[in-house]
Order: sequence, then C-alpha cells, then structure tokens
Amino acid sequence: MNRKKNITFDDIAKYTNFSKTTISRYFNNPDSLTLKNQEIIAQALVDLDYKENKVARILASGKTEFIGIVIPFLHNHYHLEMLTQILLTYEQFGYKFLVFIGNGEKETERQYIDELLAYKIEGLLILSFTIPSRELADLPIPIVTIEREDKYVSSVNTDNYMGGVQATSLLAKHGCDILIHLNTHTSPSIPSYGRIKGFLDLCEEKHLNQRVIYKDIGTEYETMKKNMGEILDEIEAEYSGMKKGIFVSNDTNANVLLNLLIRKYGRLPDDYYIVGFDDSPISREAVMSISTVGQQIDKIAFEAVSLLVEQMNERKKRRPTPLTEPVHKVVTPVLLRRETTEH
Amino acid sequence: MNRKKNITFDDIAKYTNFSKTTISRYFNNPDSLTLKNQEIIAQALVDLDYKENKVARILASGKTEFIGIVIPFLHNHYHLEMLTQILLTYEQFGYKFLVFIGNGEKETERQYIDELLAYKIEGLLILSFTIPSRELADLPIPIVTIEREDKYVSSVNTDNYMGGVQATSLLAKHGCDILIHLNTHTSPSIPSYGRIKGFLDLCEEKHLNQRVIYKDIGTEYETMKKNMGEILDEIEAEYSGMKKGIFVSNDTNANVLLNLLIRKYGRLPDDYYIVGFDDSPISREAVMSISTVGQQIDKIAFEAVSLLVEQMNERKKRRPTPLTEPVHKVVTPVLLRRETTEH
DNA sequence: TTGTAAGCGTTATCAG
DNA sequence: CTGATAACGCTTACAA
Repeated sequence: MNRKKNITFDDIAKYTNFSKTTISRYFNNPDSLTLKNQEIIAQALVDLDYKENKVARILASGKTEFIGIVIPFLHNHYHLEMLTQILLTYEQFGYKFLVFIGNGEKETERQYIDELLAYKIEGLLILSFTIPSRELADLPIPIVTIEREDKYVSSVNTDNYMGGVQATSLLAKHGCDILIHLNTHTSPSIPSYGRIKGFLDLCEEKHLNQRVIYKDIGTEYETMKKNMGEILDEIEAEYSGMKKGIFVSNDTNANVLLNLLIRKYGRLPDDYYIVGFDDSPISREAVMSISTVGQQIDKIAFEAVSLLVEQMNERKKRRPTPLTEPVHKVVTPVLLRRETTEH
Repeated sequence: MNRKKNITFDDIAKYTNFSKTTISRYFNNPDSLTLKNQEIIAQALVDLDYKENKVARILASGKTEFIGIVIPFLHNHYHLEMLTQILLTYEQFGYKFLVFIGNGEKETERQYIDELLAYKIEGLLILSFTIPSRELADLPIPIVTIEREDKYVSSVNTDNYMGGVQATSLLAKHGCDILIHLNTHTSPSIPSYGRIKGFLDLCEEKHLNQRVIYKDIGTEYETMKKNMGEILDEIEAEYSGMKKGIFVSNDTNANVLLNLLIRKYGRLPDDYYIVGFDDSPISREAVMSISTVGQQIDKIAFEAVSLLVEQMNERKKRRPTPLTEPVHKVVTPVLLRRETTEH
C-alpha cells in the first residue's frame, strides 16, 4: 500500500464537486445517479487514474469475498488438480482464495485456520484430514470439506461406493475367476472406504470369488515397487492358472503393478485384468493405458464452492436460516475402459 | 465478518482500563509494557475471546502481507508443484498468497492483476506467459517471474543451458553415434531455449554428430503418441544400426517415446539412450525409470519469494533504493541417471 | 511505560 | 437523486 498519494473517493469528490457518498454510489448503485453525473465521475476516474482499494471496502462493508482453503501437503495429482479446479471457480462466483498447505499437524493447521479467520474469510474449504469434523463444525463460518471425514460438516465427495461397484463389475464382466482388491486399511468414516465396500458388496451379490489385500504400499517409488512385488508374487503363487481381476485403490499403485508385469512378461499376460481409480495422468501415460474410475474433479470443485457460497449467502440475509444438518453431496464417477481390461 | 459484536481493542481497553494504544502495543511491541500489564491483557484476551482482525490492521498500517500469483492453466506437474512450493514458503516468510489461474488471454489476466492490486498485494509472482515483461515492469509493485520471458523484470529460472549441456554430455559419454534433440520451436527470449542452445553448443564443442527435430507433439496423449510415432519411424529409418542418444525436451514426451519402443520391442533396445527433462513423476513411474534433468522446484520457489520479499522490504525503508536493473537468478539443475541411459 | 487523537479509504445511516 | 456524518478496527505520531 503506497503511503504516498493514492487517489481516494475524497479526491474524486473534490475534483467533481460531489460528495464521497455519491462516488461510492457510482460504484455500488450507479443507477441512482443521473446518466450525466455518471459520466462526469467516470471521466474523473480516468483523469485521476483512480485505483480501487478493496481493503477499505472490506473494513467498511464486512464483505471480503475471500474463501480459505486448507489442503494437505501431498504431491498427488488429485489434490493439485482439485486446487486448480477450485481456483478456477473464481470465474463463476468471484470469490478469491487464500490457500494454506497443511502439514498434518493439528496445532499448525489450527493456526492456519485462525489466520484465515483473521483475514475475515467468509467460508472455508477443507481438504486436509488432520482436524476432525467435530472441531471444524464449531468454527463461526460455513465449512465444506472434500473427500475426507465429514460427519459434522457439509461435504462434497465422489461416490466412492459406486466407483467400487463399477470397477468390480467391469472385472466381473470379463469373467475373472478371482477378484482381488488392493487397498490400505481404511476407516469407514472416510469416503474412500466406499471403494472397499462397493467391491465387497458386489462380489457378495454376484457370488464372486474375492479377496481383499490390505497393505500400505508406501509413497517412494522404489518402496512401492518392492511391496507390490511381494503382493504380486503371492498372487502368482496363489492364483496361478486363474483369470485374475485386480482392482487397485489408485492409479499410481495400479501402474506399479502393471510395470512389474510388463517387465516380467514383456507384455500384460492374458489372465490379468487391472482397474485403477482416479483417472490420474499416469493411467493414460502408462505403457498400456490403465482402466480406471474417473473422479470428476471439476464437478466436485464446483459443487463444493457452490455449496459453500449458498451457505455464505444465507448468512447475509436479514433472517438467516442456517443449515440444521450438514449436507453431503456426492458426485458420480465415470468408468473408463482402457487397455488393461480390454486386451 | 460478523456484523454483530466482534470484540475489538476498544472492548479490551475498557475491560482492562488501558487505552486502545496499549492494547495495540501488546500485539506489536509487547516489551514496551510491564510484564504484569502484559499478563492482564493476555487474560482479558482470553476472557473476552478476542479474535484479531487483520483487515483493520492492513487498512491502518498499509501492510497486507499478501503476495499475488498468476499461474497459467496447465495441468503439468511442473507448475502445480511450483505453486505448492511457493505456498509452502509461508512458513519462512509469513506472506499469504492470493492465487489466480490465467487463461492465456491478456485482457483477463490484466483484470486479475488489477484485482490483486486492489487487494493491496505487496508483490507479484508471475508464472503465466501471457503478458510481456515490458508491461509487467510498469506495475507499481515488485515483480518476480518464474520460467518465462523476463527481459524487463526480475526472475528466477532453472539454468536451462546447463541442463541441456548435462543431458547431452550424458548421452555423449555413452558414445552415441548420433545425438538427437526433440523439441518445439522456442523463442530465444524464453528460458527453456537454453536447453536447445546447451545441446547445440556441446555438440559443436565435442564435434558430435547431431540433429534437432522441431515438432509440436501436442498435449492429448493419443496425439502425442501418433506424432512421436512418426518421429520414431523417421529415426529408425535414418539412423538404423547406429547408437542413438535422444534428449527429449520434457519427461512426458520422453515417456511417450519410451512406451513406443517398449511396445515395439518388449524392452528398450540397446542402441537407444534417452534423457528427459524436469524430473516429473512420470520419469520415475515409467516402465523403465527415465534419466532426466531435475529442476529444483523447491529452490526456485524459495529464491523467487525471497527475491520478491527483498524488494518489498526495500520499499518499506525511509529511503528506498529500488533496483535499477532487473535481477535474474538461476538455479542449477541436477542430472539424474536412470535406467534409460544406464541399461 | 502509557495515553490522546488523528488517520487509513471505504460503506451505512439518516436527512433533505 | 444527493450529502453530512458516523462507523469499520486498527496503527501511529505526538504527548505526557
């Protein structure tokens, strides 16, 4: 903020012989001025090279048009793409975003939220998993979470259950003898648990031979390769000769499995069918394109901001009717058949 | 901003029988109060559940602690990772970021910058390529650009030239008979032009047989595959029997080439050596890990914010000595030898 | 070490 | 349709 000489409403008022109030009206309710006076002021704006100061406006009006975001520090495609899509909603809603990257520590993330609150954000989007929704619900502004535990707050998530069903059905259709799901142990309170449940329910319904392998594969590529290698060895030993349908919890891991197979056999053996989850870039860029369940990240981002803005607007009414119950929206995923199942 | 009743310095002042000023001092210069009085105020803060209001502070002090970012709308790993690393510098510098995603249109991006200016950002980080640096230089706040045309403004970039030299040397060391560089036509005013120049200069210096193939591969995976396929056909025809060292302008494209070869031969033929650029995730996740030139994104982000903050601080001095010439910092890339050259 | 009072640049309220 | 004047909540000389 240049301490020197910023042109203010006062300057414009003097220059045009109107009052500050009239200048303010020119911006907020121009129709209340005569056309002629509007023109006079418009000209003065140009003559004086006026630049607006939103900080002053916020202080006076109480409307920041800021939304806070707390996103976990993950290098995965999903969160980064989600952030991008959220930022892009500026075009539709006009809200500006103040972004903090969480580090997984409760105390730090609480501090971030306090800082956001100090900037008078009007709503908060939480993607980070650190702070339980019970605590978030007590914040004095509307909250919407994305793809995390959301019992006490509103949220937008992928329909993970349907995604699990879709992936499993695809493998079932190919007549696999054994359906295997690879995942980590996941709490039922987390949306992605639906992937496991979808898998299990469909297998039960269709009386399919199934197995869930719970194992944390790790995040370093070399570690992932090693852990996945062990899983693969076990699968090869256990289900040799059978047609194997493997639903992997995400594309990154599915790709590790695929690479292992390709390097072992030079190509994907006929008795392997693989489906991933996320439609992340790797699913397209892999040696063979990986069938996957695509999350509609743009839709989720839009719905989340939309839901948030609705609640923010509700608060601005004279007689606000705040939500009594958290709203949980769900976005349908899209099954993408690619080479790892259509070979 | 809750219109109702926010606790303000006035309330605290009344509660403690101090003046507003003293309360302000408690926050900005606590040592100027007696320990006892500090405690009294601290207690009052708790009793009244005071929440700070940075908007008011900004208006009064002129310091927003905001940095604006305009980043292009690209789904590539590089920009998203850079954004993440920039946001993470909050820990060190305390500046908050207001992020806009450019759409490549000058008029829109100018509007974004105006909006940022209206929020009284203290500095601006530009990653988008749309607006020429000539125009950026006229903005009334410090600017730093990252990896784009930067003639008239300060910038931080990867040392692309050295990267080109490193990649080329690696291929040369393996005794390749022909060195091929795949790239698009690039203006010398853009940092990444250095990759081409580095390649050419080294080849000339070492009297190496070289060839640059300029071709826009596209962004859709299928298109890329098709275009790269044509290039590969030509290479196979032209340089059959020769040991080929191929330096591809980025990892995404290098991976396309690698996949094509693997699918054709079941493995990477012995007479192919491939180096990419960026150290993007795909270079590790590919069927064979891809040798590449790693950009130190965290360092670049840090240097950029650091350079910006320096200039911002300079302005706050009583007698500021603004930069007379733009500063161009350069971050050394790191050569990563992986399977595509060490087979 | 503490207080007084004048801003910072808008918007809101109440008149006219 | 237009204008005074008081907020908004904090910082910053200048005093004491």
